[in-house]
Amino acid sequence: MGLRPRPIQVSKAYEQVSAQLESQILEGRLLPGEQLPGEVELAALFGVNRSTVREGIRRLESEGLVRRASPRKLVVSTPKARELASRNTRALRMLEVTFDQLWRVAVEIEPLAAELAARNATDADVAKLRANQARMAKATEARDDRAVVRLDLEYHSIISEATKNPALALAQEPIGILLYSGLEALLPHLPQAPARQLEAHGRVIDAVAMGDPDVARDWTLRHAVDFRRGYIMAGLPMDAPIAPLVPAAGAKAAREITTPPRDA
Amino acid sequence: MGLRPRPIQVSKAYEQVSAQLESQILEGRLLPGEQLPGEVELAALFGVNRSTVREGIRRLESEGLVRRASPRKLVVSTPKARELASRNTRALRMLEVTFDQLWRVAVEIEPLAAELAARNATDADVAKLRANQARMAKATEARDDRAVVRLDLEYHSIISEATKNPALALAQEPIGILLYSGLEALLPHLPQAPARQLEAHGRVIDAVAMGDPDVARDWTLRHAVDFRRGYIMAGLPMDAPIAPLVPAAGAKAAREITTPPRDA
DNA sequence: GCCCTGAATAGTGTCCGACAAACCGACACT
DNA sequence: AGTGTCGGTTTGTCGGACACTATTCAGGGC
Repeated sequence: MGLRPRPIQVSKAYEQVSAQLESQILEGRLLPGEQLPGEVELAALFGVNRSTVREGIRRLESEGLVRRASPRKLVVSTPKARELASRNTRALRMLEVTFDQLWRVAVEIEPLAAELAARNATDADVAKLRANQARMAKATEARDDRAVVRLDLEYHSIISEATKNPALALAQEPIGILLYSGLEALLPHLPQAPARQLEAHGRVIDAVAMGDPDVARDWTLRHAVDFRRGYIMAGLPMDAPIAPLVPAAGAKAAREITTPPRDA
Repeated sequence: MGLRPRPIQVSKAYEQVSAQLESQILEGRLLPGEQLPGEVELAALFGVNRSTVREGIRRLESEGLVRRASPRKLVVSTPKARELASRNTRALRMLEVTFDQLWRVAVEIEPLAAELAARNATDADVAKLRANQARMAKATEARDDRAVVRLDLEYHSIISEATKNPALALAQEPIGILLYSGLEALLPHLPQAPARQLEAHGRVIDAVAMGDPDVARDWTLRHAVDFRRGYIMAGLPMDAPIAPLVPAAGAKAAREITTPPRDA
């Protein structure tokens, strides 16, 4: 029959608290930086118990809409890029995204990021890139794979920031992080990869420093294509989740919560 | 002196609760769908009070790592794309992203989305697109601007879903939502816009239906360029925040919390 | 007069105990 | 089988309590 029942939803008090505060923020009645009343006062204002207010606050905190400026100052805040990126990264991991899926997006968006970085980077950004490059050179020489991966992620993050484009950063960071984490699996198979990477980064950095969007874009594209080729050559699977939820087989089947509590 | 004190962080109990549960989930010891113990049991396991557990759970809920399958069943869950998108959209709004910033990303990523949709769309996706197109035609004829905007957003969302690429969807949706919300400001100035949009959508949909990635990409690119041109012609500002936090001037200066509480 | 220090204050983090409402499963009834 | 009833269980919310610490402020030292 044509009956299409919308699931009825009881709204808990703590949801209403966070929803109301959220809408006040979104409507600009509470501006970033502004301090909120204490928990007791909020509880009084909303006419609910302090515990309830606290539960509501937890949600807003976790969404980055409010944060503690100091242990006793709760202020409205704009979500921080870093935290957004890490949440999105986590989500993509859980969605079991594949190398191929990530790469297809990265191959379009990373060159764009490089281009915009070349247009908008500040001297400070360039300095950060050069510093990263120097450390990368050392890590490459020392064959320190862990460091190479870490510095590569940092490199992408600096580029991202240098674009001065939050929309791009938001789109790119999670993808970059996840994709180039796959580098770790790659390096043992391709000893020459870090050297190639070092050169590509160097070219992009120079282009960014000189404000040449085309070169920055071009070398980033090459780098991305090269990365994919390496991945294939190493015989790694393109269609398997990059970071499987169930860490292959053999892992200890301890599935319950084993946690020793606080004072461990 | 070279002393660089990292800010020491006291970890509150509720943070530890959510952090531990989160890591259990990320490590795959708790799999999506799996049910968590009740609050009292969790409290006992962690050795903390139930209130504390509840605060921890609120954070996980808000991050989409757990959800209530029914009012009494708390299950592990993978973050839902829709919720991620809306959170990211909100973040971009608060970061006061401009039309130009959004557009530069959209002009690269939307064509990619169309291409991937053409490669991967199912019959069901195509059917949804056609249904959307039909309603869009009606709304255009009726000059119902609100409906046009709503259906345009829906169109982009369907395309996004049709790519079968969560990484792309995550990157694209917030940008699309915010950018094409700007359509609302545009329409009054450009009466012919919906008709042009209708054609572009139609071409893309046909290409998706026929599995022609190049045509899909091409028409989406045109559509994006056209959109920007319209925005310029309408004299709208490219470098102003798309959705300002402070809604221009003149808005009521009621900045405190006015909220009548629960039983309003 | 200004800065430092210590007491007073206020606010958060955590716990305890309690209770109504609802949900869920089991059981009885038709 | 389907429906009604019932009771145990769990959540949502409340009130109160207490330790700890940021913050404030007043008073004393320079």
